[in-house]
Amino acid sequence: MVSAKVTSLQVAKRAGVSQSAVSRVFTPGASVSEKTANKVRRAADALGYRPNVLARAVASGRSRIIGLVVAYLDNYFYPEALEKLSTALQAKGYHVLIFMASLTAGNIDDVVDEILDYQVDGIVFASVAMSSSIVERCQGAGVPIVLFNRRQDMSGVSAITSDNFAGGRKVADYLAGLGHRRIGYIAGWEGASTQRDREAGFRSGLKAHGLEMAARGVGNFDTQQAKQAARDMFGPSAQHRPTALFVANDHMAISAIDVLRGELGLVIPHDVAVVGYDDVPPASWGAYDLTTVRQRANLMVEHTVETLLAEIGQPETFEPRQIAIDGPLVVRGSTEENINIQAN
Amino acid sequence: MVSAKVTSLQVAKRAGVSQSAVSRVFTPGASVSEKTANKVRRAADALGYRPNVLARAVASGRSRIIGLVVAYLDNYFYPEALEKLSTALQAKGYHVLIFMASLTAGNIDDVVDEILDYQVDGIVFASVAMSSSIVERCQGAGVPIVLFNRRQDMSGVSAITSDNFAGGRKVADYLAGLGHRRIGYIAGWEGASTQRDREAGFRSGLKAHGLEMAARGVGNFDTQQAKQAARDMFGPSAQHRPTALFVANDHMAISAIDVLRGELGLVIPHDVAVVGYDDVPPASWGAYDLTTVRQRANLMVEHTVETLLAEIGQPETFEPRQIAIDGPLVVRGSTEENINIQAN
DNA sequence: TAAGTTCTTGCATGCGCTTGCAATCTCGGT
DNA sequence: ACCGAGATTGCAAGCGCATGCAAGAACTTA
Repeated sequence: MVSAKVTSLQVAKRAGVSQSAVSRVFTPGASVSEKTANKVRRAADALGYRPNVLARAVASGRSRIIGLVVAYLDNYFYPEALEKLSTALQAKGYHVLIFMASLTAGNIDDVVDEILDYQVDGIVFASVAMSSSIVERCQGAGVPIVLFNRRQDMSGVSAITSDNFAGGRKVADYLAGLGHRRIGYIAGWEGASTQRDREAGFRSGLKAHGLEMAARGVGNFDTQQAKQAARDMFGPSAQHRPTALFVANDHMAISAIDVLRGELGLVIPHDVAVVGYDDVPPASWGAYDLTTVRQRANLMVEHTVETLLAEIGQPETFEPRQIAIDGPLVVRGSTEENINIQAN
Repeated sequence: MVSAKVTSLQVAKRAGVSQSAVSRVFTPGASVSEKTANKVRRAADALGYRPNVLARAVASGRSRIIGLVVAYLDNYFYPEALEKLSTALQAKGYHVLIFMASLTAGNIDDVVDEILDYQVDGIVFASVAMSSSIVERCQGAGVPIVLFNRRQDMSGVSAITSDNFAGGRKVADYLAGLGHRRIGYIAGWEGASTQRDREAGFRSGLKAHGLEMAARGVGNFDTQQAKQAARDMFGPSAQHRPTALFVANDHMAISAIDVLRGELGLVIPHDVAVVGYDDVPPASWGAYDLTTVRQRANLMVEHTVETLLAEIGQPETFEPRQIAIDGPLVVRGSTEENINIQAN
C-alpha cells in the first residue's frame, strides 16, 4: 500500500528471488512452487506491487485491450450493449478502449489506425459501416474483429446480429394476423444491414399473407426524418392511410407516435397500430407502450465476446461466425388494447 | 500499407538514419531537420509504420489513456456525456478506457486497481460514490482524477457538476411563481451530492416563498421506487395531494408521470405539474414534454477535460477545481399548457 | 575566414515485463 | 544410497520506443 511505481525487481529483491520469479507468480499457468509464490506475494503486498499492464503488453505482444468502435450512443440499444460488453470483457480480464466514429463519415479508417496503434487484441465494430479496406487492415495486423449488430456480405468476418429477417417477418405475421391489410413501413438507413434485413423479412411476411407494403417512408434511423415520414404517410393530404405501421427501430417508432398522436390526433392503436424494433427501455414506458421485436442484447454480447476471444485464442483454426439471434415479438399496447394490464 | 508489425528500427534502416531519428520524427517538438524528417516519413509510409503506443507509454511513462469509471449507463445523461467526453479526449490525443462500476457496491476499489494497472494518465469518475481511500490511492500513484457530476466535500479533488443547488432553487421559484402552494418532492439517492444539493436548493427556494415541502418520497434514482413514491403521494389513500411535483431526475420523473397518468388517471399539468432534472433526450419527447433543469453536458465535459489535462500537464502547480455549471430551466408542457407549440 | 552558437544526430541505456534455455532441485522407485 | 524424469529457478536477451549526452554539422558574426 505504499506510493509510486513499484517494479517487479523491487519485489524480487525483497522476496529474495529473481525478477523472473516474480513475473511468473503473476502469470497464470507459469511454473512456480507454492513456497516462492508465497514469498513473492507477501513481498508484493507489502510493497503494494501490481504488474504494469502496458509493460507486460509490449513484452508479451498481448495487451488485453479490446477496441470498441461505436457510431451512435443516442440509440439506447447501444449504451445497454456497451455496458454489458464492457462488463463481460472485464470478467474475462480484458478492457475496452472506446472510439467514437460519429464525428465524420470517412473517418473510420483513421479511427482504425488509432486503434491499431494501441496494439489491441481485438476490435468490436458496433453498427459501423465497414469497408473492405478496414477489414484488410485489421487482418493484416493480425487483429481479430467482430461486427456487432451489423452484417457484412463479405465472408471472413464474424458478425453477430439479431435475426432481423425473422424479426421483420414476425411483425408482418402478427399485424396480418390482427387483420390489418394496409400496412406501412418507415425504413432505416439503407446502408445498414439491419434495415435491409428487417425490411426484407417484413416484405416476405406480407407476401406470405397475400399483402404488399401499403406505404413506405424513409427515416434513415433519424428521429426528425422519421417524423417527417410519419407526417407524409398519415397527414391530411395522405390518402388511404395505413391502419398499421412498422418502423425500423424503436426510436423512430417513438417519434412517429409523437407525430401521430400529438400532431395528427390519431389514437393508438385504435386508428393505427405501431410496431418498432429493438425493445429499448423507453419502448416499455407507459406513454408509448410500444409493441416491438426484442434484440437480446445480453445474448448478442455473449456471442460477441465468445467469438472474439475464440479467435484471439486460436487465430489459425478459427472459422468466422455469422450469428443471428432470434428475438421475440413483445406485444404491448401500441397494437392491441388492454394488452398490458400494467401490473408493475 | 504492408503487413504485420513494423518497428521504428526497420524504418530507420530503410531511411538510412538511426532509430532515435525515427522516434524523434514522431515525437512532436523533438529536434529533427526537415530533410531527415522527410526521408523518415517516406520510409514510414512505404512500410506502413505507426508508432506502438504501448511501447511509447512504457518508455516515456505517459500512456495517453484516460480511465473512465461509470456507474450507470441507464440514465441517458451518461451515454451523452460519455460520447462527448470520448470525442473531446480523442481530439486531444487521449483515449478512454472504460470501466463499469455497476457490478457490486464495494468493488470500486478493485476497479481502481485495475485502472491503475493500465498506467492511465488520469481518471474520470462519473457519478461514482468515492471513498477517501480511492482518492489516496490515485494520488499516491500520481494519477490526476476528476469527479464528473458528483461533488466531494473533501477538498483536493476536482469536481465538475451542474449547479444543482441553483437548479433546485429555480424549480421552487418557478413552481411558486405559477401559484402552486402544495409542492411535493421525490428524492434521489442520498449518497449522491446531486440529490442532496438539488433538494437543498429546492427547500431554500420554497422557504424564500414562505413555503415548505408538502410531501416527500424517496426514489433513490430508481424508476420502480420512483413509481411507488408517486403512488404513495398521489394514490387514493393520499390526502391533500400536491398540485406540483419536483422529481430529482428526469428518469424518475418520467416514471412518475406514467403512474400519475396511466394508473391514477391524473391529467398533467392540469391536476399536477411535474418537473424533472437533467433534460435527457426523452424529456423532450412528445408524450412526456417534461419541464426540467438542463445539465449542460457539453460544458461539463469541456471543463472536465480541461481540468484533467491541466493537472496532467502541471501536476505541481495545479489547484483542484470545483466547478458548478449553471443550467437553465427548460419549460415544457408538463407544467404549463400550450407552452410548446411543438414547432418541429 | 575563424571562432562561437545553435541544430542535428547517433549511441547507448533504460522503461517494466516475458520467455527460451540451461542449470539446479525434488523425489519416487529400486 | 543412486538414477532419472519432471518441476523450479535464474540468466539473459529481448519487446518497441524515448531520451540524456556528446560529437558532428550548419549557421552566425565580426
